[in-house]
Amino acid sequence: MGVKRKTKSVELMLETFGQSKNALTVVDLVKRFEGKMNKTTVYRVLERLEDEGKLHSFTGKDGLKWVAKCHGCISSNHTDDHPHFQCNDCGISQCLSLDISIPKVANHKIESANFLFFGQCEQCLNSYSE
Amino acid sequence: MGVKRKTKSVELMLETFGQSKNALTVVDLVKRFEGKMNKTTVYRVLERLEDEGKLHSFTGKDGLKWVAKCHGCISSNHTDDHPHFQCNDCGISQCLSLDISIPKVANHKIESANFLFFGQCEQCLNSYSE
DNA sequence: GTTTATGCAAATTCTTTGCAATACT
DNA sequence: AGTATTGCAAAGAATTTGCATAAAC
Repeated sequence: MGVKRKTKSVELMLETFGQSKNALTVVDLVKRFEGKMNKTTVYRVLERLEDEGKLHSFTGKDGLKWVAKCHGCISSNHTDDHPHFQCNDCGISQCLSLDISIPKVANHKIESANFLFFGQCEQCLNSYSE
Repeated sequence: MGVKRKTKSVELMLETFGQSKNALTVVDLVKRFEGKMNKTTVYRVLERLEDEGKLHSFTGKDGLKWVAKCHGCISSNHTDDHPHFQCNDCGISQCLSLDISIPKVANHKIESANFLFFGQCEQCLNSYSE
């Protein structure tokens, strides 16, 4: 492969995430771009942007692939170690800026981790008191 | 639904896990039972045994469904909160008997969690020194 | 003009469903 | 005998692949 090119698909994908910490499923992105970008292209653009360290992904409990913009991520390899949160009510996922120490486990060498939290997001919590 | 029955499929499935803490993918179980139990039955037996609290499952980073025997699990709903480990070398997954405290996150209500650790298991670590 | 990126269709993989046949009690 | 359980085939959902066409440089 040679030099990466600036394309409409790539720019559109990045614009979609903006400065948000919220994650989106690949499936949702495919729907969102219907007519503008082919399904296959969505997958390929995401792969590229992950390689470039601009987006990162994680697997939800549902087995779906979620993607979010990299803000504090040092590298695309670092993404496992910052926790993600998924709202049980509205389903949105987001990155948590939270440091979790990796524990020592006897007879195991732990190199990386994947933390996923479930509960209610700010918006859903607030909606109860209305 | 009425009373659960004791069947060969159910017993075979439980025997397969024995007293091991290791987890198996559903895909692997389907292969393992080829000729003895239909793919559909594997899925249904697993669902039943999870409902009964005898097995529990979690989603791996690969998006695959992993299943393990419940030892310390209080209930099938409790399973999210005990961590799992996956070996980067041999690929085996297992349950970790480890308590991880759930952190407080501002403006979020966290109800449950999913912890997945990656690294090298005992067996693979030992094989290096041979 | 050359090479990277995209679109489309088809293939793959994991999982679920419907329904008739089987087996447990 | 009655109903839970199973097998089989087919449908579904998410993702990948191959190849011809289009777009960036």
